[in-house]
Amino acid sequence: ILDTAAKVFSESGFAGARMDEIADRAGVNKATIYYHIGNKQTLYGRVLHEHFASAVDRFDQRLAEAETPQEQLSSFIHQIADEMNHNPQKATMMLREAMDGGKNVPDSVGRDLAGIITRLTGILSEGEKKGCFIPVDPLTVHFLITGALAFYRISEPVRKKIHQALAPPMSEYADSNDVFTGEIERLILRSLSP
Amino acid sequence: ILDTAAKVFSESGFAGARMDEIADRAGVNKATIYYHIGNKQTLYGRVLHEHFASAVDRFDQRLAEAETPQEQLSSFIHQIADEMNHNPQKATMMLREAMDGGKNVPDSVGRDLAGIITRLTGILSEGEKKGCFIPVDPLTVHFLITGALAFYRISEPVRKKIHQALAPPMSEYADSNDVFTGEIERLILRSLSP
Amino acid sequence: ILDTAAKVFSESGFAGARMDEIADRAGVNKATIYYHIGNKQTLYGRVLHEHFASAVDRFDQRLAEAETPQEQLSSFIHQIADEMNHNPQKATMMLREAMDGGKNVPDSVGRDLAGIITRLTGILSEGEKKGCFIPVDPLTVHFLITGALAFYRISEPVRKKIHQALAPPMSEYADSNDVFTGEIERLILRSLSP
Amino acid sequence: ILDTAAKVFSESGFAGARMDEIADRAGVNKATIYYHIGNKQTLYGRVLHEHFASAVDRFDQRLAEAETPQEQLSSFIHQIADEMNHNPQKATMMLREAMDGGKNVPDSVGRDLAGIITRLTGILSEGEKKGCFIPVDPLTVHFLITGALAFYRISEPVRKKIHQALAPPMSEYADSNDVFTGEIERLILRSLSP
DNA sequence: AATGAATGAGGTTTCATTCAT
DNA sequence: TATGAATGAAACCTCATTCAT
Repeated sequence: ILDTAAKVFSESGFAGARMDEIADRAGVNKATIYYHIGNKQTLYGRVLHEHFASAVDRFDQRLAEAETPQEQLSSFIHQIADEMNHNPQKATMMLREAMDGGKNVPDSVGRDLAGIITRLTGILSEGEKKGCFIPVDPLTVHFLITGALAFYRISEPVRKKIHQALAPPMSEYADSNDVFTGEIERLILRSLSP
Repeated sequence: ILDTAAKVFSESGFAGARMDEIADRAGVNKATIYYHIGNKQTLYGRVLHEHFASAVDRFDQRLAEAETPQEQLSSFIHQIADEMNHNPQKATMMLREAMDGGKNVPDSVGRDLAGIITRLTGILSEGEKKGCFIPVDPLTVHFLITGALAFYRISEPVRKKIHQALAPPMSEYADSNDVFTGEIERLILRSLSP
Repeated sequence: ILDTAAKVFSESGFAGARMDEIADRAGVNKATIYYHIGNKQTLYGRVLHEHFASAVDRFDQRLAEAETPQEQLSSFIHQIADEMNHNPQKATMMLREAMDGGKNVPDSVGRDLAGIITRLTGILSEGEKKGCFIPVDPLTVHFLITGALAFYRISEPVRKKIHQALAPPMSEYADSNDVFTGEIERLILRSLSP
Repeated sequence: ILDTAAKVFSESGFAGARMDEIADRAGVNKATIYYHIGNKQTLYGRVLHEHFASAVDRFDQRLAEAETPQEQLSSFIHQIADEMNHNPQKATMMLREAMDGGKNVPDSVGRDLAGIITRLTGILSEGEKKGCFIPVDPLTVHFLITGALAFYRISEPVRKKIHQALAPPMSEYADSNDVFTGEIERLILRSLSP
């Protein structure tokens, strides 16, 4: 029931989304949403929370399976990628929120994000200690990874337009999320190796 | 006169921007905008065009000054970063457009983008031929660079929030666009070196 | 609820009518009209339909009471006149629609009109067969009757102006819809009698 | 230069006509119209005057050629028909004005109309004196003639729609202004003959 | 005399929200 | 709990008119 709202918000942004459309596509009366949720702003907050809260839990589970810092970083990258591929709206909403300066981000979501970055910091500092990685700013790395993945994810339609405008030999390159994630992983690891 | 529109659009997105505000902040009567431009959609298209058309010109000039593929790639990265730092709205509008699937992107802007990617392709293939770079998909590299830079640019307010939520030692890392650009440059070059 | 719209439209025409006025005079909020109807164009269509659909029903009832073709034709004329006298907006709307080329006439209304003309055709052809009427084009007769009645109906204010501009002896003629309808009936019947 | 205004006004009515369209179609700048004419209301008055003033002059010329009251009445009918066929906007504007209650009709135009009716009154009273016509109210006859002709003229598009909705045998009747005028003439003369 | 540009008032339409049931 | 209907505020857009040149 919040799923529809998530879809509409990610498609049209906060201002562009219409309560009418959310109600229609959800098969519910508009007044019902107001009865249960409150108002548009609150609905948006709920949707954001729903999306980010669960992600952190899944994180630690998979991170525990990796051993070396390299494996852990790989796991980190793939998890973020999976999260976005599994639920494409996530990328959109993240970027939108970032653009709006996080105006609508509830504190809980802020804490979740901080938690994720703390994990990454742990991985990088341990890798540095073990001599696997060169010293870097974790925030930089995080935004490099997240930004690239999210942007790649949402830019699919535009990329297709570009491909069509390019000469033929260009278009034979593989173009899928998996391949891109692999590339990012490879490039990040190479860039961090001493 | 289009500058104001660019600001408002990048601040609030297409749906969120109000013609009244654009008119007020531009010190013009609303009807004047309609007299000269036509409607909101067209105004948006104009703003986009204005921003992207001029960028390509500046590109080739600076690219000619670089000699080795590594230098050229560095120049490429710094130019994109400069473009975004010089005019912060550019990052926002790029991301917004990407999210909307390029619905409002005029063909001209599409051609501009294709032109930029063609440049990058040239740099990478020459670098590969000379043995400076490993083989990569140019589109991947382009979205890696652009996505990371744009996302970093727009996420400044959110990053501040995160920094405040992190433990003290974290926050001593430098946090400026220049440093980030340098990092991106370093990482990208390292990742591509054989 | 559509009555108010009918009044305003017939007073001011489609372009001249303001949704604000319709809402105010109907004692409803403007948005309520949009909620129920959709937009101005649709509202206009609805009003037209409402007016013409009911007329055809009343037609056949009274037509059945007449026996000779002359009586039937009289009945026909008086019914059209009654329709217009009973609801003065009908004349206005008919003429307006005719002037606009029937752009906004829904198909249903077109069928209603065709039905009425079919009735007239039946009357005339039977009268011709029985030797009561000379042969004529039914459409011609229809537009003669309808045009004269409608035009007379709507031209009341102008006629008053003219009367005042005429010499006294002129103005003693009776000037009422009933008298005019009787005249039209007399003239039409005389003109068709062999 | 006023011709364009006449066309636009007759197409869209007073409220529906836009000064922009008049200026564009006339190939003149909008401000030029205001410089020469004044405002929309005045422009409308000018157009009406232009149309009706000249008509009266032509009237008396042709009326002098007819001798018997029947011939004179025929001439009268044909002149009104010619006027409308020659300049189709005339019918539209007449009807529109009638509908608006002559709000915008300048006094001069009112006098012209009165003049025309005086002529008709003369014809009818002389015919009555000579035993050619039965006694009738001239205003009634005038509105019968004018209304029928004008309505027939403007209803052409609607008639076509009706024809298509009717059964085939219906559609073989002649449908032209000349034929209709002839019919009106015949019917009116028959209706007035003792 | 003529015009591109500007504008205030007002038009239609949309939309988040509330109300009555 | 759920909903059709209602609404005020504001959004986009238009248009007769004026201004500066």
